[in-house]
Order: sequence, then C-alpha cells, then structure tokens
Amino acid sequence: MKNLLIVESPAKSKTIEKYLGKDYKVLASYGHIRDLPSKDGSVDVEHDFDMNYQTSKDKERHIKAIVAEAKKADQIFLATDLDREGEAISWHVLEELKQRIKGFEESKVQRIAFSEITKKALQEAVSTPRDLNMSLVNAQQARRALDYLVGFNLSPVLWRKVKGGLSAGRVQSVALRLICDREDEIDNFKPEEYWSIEGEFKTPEGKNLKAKLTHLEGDKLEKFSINNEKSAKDAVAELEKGQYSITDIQKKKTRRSPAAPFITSTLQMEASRKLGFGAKRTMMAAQRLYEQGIITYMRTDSVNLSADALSAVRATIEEMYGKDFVPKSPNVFKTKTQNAQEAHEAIRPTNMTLKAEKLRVEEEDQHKLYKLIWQRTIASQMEKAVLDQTALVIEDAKKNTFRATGSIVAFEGFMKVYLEGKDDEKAGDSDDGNLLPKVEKDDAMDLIKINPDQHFTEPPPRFSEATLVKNLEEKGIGRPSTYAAIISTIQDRGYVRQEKKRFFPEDVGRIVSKFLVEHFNQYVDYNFTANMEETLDEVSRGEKEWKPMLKEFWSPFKSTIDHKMETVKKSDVTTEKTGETCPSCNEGELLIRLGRYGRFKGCSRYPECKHIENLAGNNAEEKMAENAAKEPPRDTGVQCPKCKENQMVEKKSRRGKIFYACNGYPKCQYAVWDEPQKDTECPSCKWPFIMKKETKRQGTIMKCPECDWQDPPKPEPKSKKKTKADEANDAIANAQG
DNA sequence: CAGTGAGCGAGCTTCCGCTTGACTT
Repeated sequence: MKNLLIVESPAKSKTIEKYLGKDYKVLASYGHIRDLPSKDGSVDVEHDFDMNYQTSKDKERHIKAIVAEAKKADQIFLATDLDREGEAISWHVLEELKQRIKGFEESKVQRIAFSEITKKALQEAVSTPRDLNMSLVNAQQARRALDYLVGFNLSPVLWRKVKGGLSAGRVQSVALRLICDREDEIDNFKPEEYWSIEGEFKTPEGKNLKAKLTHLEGDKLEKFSINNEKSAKDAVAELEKGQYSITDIQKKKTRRSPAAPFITSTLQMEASRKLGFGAKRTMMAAQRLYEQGIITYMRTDSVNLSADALSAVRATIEEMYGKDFVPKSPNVFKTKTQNAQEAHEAIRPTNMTLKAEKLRVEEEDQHKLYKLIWQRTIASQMEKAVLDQTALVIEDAKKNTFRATGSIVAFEGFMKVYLEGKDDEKAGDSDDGNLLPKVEKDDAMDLIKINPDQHFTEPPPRFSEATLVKNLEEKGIGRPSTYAAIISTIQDRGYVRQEKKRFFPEDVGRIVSKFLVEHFNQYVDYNFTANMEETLDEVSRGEKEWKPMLKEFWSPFKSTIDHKMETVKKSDVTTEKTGETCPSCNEGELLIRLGRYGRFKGCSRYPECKHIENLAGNNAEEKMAENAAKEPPRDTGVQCPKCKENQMVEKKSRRGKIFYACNGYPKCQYAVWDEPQKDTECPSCKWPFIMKKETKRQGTIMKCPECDWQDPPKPEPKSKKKTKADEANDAIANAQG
C-alpha cells in the first residue's frame, strides 16, 4: 500500500512525511504548475474564454516527479492549501496526471485539506477526504482570466497613448492611484492656522504642572476656536488675570488589549516600523526562518493560532511571567482583512520555548525578525494592561478651565513583552507615563505663565511601504504572496520612487494614473476588486457560472478599450499647453511634454526650434546623473585638454557610434572620434594626447586631433596620383589637342 | 559628437497568484 500526498511547499512536505510515516510519499507542486503564458491569446475570447494553460519549463522537474510517483501509488491525496488558489492547484495537478498517464484511474485521487500540521490533524484529514470543489476552481479560473484580460488589454493602451513598456493591472493600478491621489491631496492642501494654550502652574507643594486650556470663559474650545495671533493674545491677557484652583480630580481605569498575532501584512508593517525593513527584506528573512522550520508559514491572512499553539503559548506565558499574565480564556481575534481566505495559521514560532537569544541563525535579519514574531505571539495571548488615568481640572471664577492628564500603568499585562508600533504619530499624542504631582481638591494653583502656541494643520503623510500595504489589504486588493511584488512593480515601471521610505509619484506615474481614472474609471476604482470578489463568491458557492461572469465583464470592457484606442489622442494625454510664447523664437507656444526623465517645457515648433526648459520641482537632472551612475562610462585616463578638470570618457552617440568626450559635459563640450591615449603628446604640435584609430586600409594608426600629424604618415594625396578617370580625361585631352 | 520632444513605423513591452530555483569543475 503506497500513498502519494501532494502539497504546495517543499518545506511543508518534509514535515508531513515525518508525521505520516513510511506508507506515504509526500511531494511538493512548488506552487502553480500551469499558468496562462505571457502572450496574447492565452484566454481565447472568441471561443468562450478558452484557457490555454501551459506548464512552465522550471516546473517540469517537479511535475515529472509527481507523475512518476503517481504511477506507483494506490491512493493520491491532493493536499494543497484550502483556499481558492490551492483548490485550483490541485485541479491542475489532476489534469496533468490525466494527460500524462495512459489509463489513469481518477478514482484513486482524493482532495484533503488541513489547517495545521500536526499528526492528529493530518490523520483526521486523510480519513475524511472529499472531491475537488469545481465551483471553487472555477472561481479561481475566472479571477485568473479577468486579471489577464485587464492587464493584457489595458497595458497596450498605455503603450499607444503614453509610452512603451508601461503596464496596468487590477492591483498595481490601484496601488499607483493611492499614491497619486494622496499626492494630489498634498498639492491641494491649504494649511490652516490654529492655536493651543498651555498654562504653567505651581502646586502648594511647590511642584510645577503644565495643563492645556480646554474652556475659555465657560466655552469649550474646538481646534479652530483660536485661529489668529490677536485672539491668542486676547485670551492670554484674559487668562493672566485669573486666580486658579483645583476644582476636580477625575480618575478612571482603562484597559488596553494586545494586538493580534502576525499575518503577512502586519508583519511587514511592524518590521518596517520597528526594524526599518522593506517588504522584500522582511519576506526574505521570514522565508529562511520558515524553511528551517522555525516559524509557521509566512504568507497568510489568518490571525488564528492552532489549538496546540495556543496551549503552548499560554504555558510559556505562565512559566515566564506567572499566572497573572495568562487570561482566563484565550484571546480571540477577528480578521480585519476584506476577502480573507485563511488557508493557514497566523505567523508564529513553531516552538514557543525557543527564545530569540537561543536561536542559532546566521543572518542578523532573521534574528531580529524572529524576536519580533516571538514577542508578538506571546503578547497576543497575554492579559490586558490596566492603566490608571488621572485628569486634574484647574479653573478660575470665570470658568477658564485647564486640564492636565497623566496615566500610570497599574498592571503591565502584555505591555511587558510587546507594544505595537504606530505610523505617523505626532509627538505628544500620548500621556503614557506622564506623572502628575500630588494635589487635593480646592488646592490653590499659582499661575506662573501662559504659553500660547501657534500651529498649522498639516497635509496627510505620503505612504510608506507599510501604510500602502495596510491600505491595499483593507480594500482586499492583492494577496500576502504579492504585497512585496506590487511594491517592486510600481517602482520598476518608473511610476513611483521612494525617498526616506516614502512613496513619491513620478511624472509618468501621475500621467498614467490620471489617464486611467479619466478613461477607465470603473476598472481602477477602489471597489473594483471588492465587487469582483463578491461575484467570485457567488461562483464558488455554485450560484453563478464563471463564463457568463467573464462575458459580463468582457463585452463592456472590450468596447471601452476599442473606443479609447480610437478616440483618445496621445498628445492630449502627455502634453499640456502653457499659453506662454517661446522666448527663443517668439513664435511657437511652450508645451509641457513627457520625456525620458520626466516632464519638461519645450517649444511647439520642434524640431525647428529646440528651446527647452527644465520644470520646477522636476528632478530630471538627478535622474540623468543616476542613469549615468548605473553604467559608468569607461575612463581613458586622459585629462580633458580644454577644461583641464575632467577626464575623457567613452560615450555612445544617439546612433550608437562610439566617441570620446569630456566627462564634464554639458559644461565642457570637448569631444573627439577616436580613443585618446594615456601619457602621450603630439610630436608635431605638442597637443596633450594623440588618438588610436582603427582603419580598414592601414590598420591601426595614431593621429593628433588638432594638427595633421599621424603615424604612419598619410599616403600621398589622391589628387597627385592619377585615377582611371583622370587617365581617360587625359587621353581625351590628348586626342583633342 | 551626448542630457529630455515629432514622425517615418521594423518589433518589442504587459497581468495576478502560487512556489523556490542555481550553468557545474
């Protein structure tokens, strides 16, 4: 009796084989084994959306291994992940087996699923197999087809209407839109002035206390109640007259709950906030930890811990921190992700007793990340923290009211181990650890000083990798396995760049996003994916057929594509009129155009008039320098004889011809056609270098760029040597003479 | 003679989600 079990990941297969024993052979599919090839026609829209799947070259090895074992096996268990993609992978595996094995008995194939890798869960899964859920598979096929159709029809529109090499897609275009919309908000933001007023007091015991003004003559202050310097000064004058005392001491207990254990998105966010890792770096380190069996699977959207893990975590908490830190019943978390598939557990250490200090891994990144995961997992199952919050109310007879707040931690709870980081927090937002001096009700408070403080409202912050992923996830856009890839794509296309870990849109990005929003609004709408998922759910429940769903999407989409291809003019998308007259020729109009290095101003009469201006705020020069730095030109080691500042370097002309020019271009424009030779001098005119030239007739020759000197010397000028034509002419002349 | 663009128009680009590879002396 031989059983074959197929999972997606090879790291998983090893563990499972160990648990199931000798009767089971466990192989990995290494993800999807077939896919739509990246070319036109992979979804045949003419023939009822026929899907032309192909196995890829690099998966062939794994497929062959599965086929070989499948021939020998009595029973085959398809044990891929229990989500939509997993169901489809199982189906693709089955389809390949049927195609490659003659007389394959489909009856020996069964589908199983488990949500944790323990002996018990595995044995239970194997004893309760089911059939493939074709509705779920079809929902995946519909998703796959739709993504392909959007991407492979929208991208060519960009090539035609903006420029080549660009791309658009259900996910990346929304990510880009988020960044561009945010930039528009920042551009249109008008700062508003507001003032806050702080009072500095002395308590009867002589301690200083700062408190915020909350009421002015009985009126509650709102953010913009005091919005100019005069009102602030008037208020200060009024407040300085008062006699203040403590009129109320308010105490309350608040509880704070721990954050849920990590899922892919929160792991990426916290690693970014606390360790400064980018999404890619985080996932690399996590992958290594996973492969070594140190943590559970790192691409997940489930916040659940398995039952075994829960009891292990609770035991560890009790052992390390005592009974008081273990809640009566386990903390339960609800997913905040739209469209969560929950095929795996949350990300956690596989062995809670392995503390970060004892972890033996080579990479520092893995070490730091593991510590974070360990702490977060432990904290998630610890008791709530208890904070004692106190507010002191200080008032005068005219009901001018100040308030000072402070809190002390009465019980640390989970905060002993781990506190979640925050994005874009403003200083002074929290009163944690702010200790208040001892006072009694009715104590007189001597006013020392009133401090008015001018503020301006600030625009919303630009996205970081962490906040972008968070936003996408909340909208159900993208998956744990693709967050890092999305970030790479929008940067690789030149749509956005990162500066100090914040996303800034580039000119091309803004143009593309604006174009898509204007002409393909419903396909880059923030709710497009959510709507798609709703319909896919109907498909997976068997309430809707997948091909009619595709048809409903495709017909209006295709006609929009065709219509826009015909009617939208490229010039309307990429150029902008300024109404200014060209200062060089006084004839043409200045236009803002999109170039290789972003937008610039140029004359409409190009190429007759070559007037050009850099656009303010455009970092074209930077990008040109960056480009040059990528492929540093080959240095000849010869100093430029004109400016005597820079070296002569090898360059390529627009037509691809090699020449040699001063590296100080465009400041110094000295250039020659042939390669300058180091440590040479023209023996004739003493020019600081001579050049090496390859010729067909004479082979290699040396020559001076300034005078006629060359070695070997020039052959006799042609005019003195008679050509055949000359001889003929002579002959005619002789005959006539 | 290169650091931004037009148009002539070859032939090229592109999606999202699963997963980890590695030419061998």
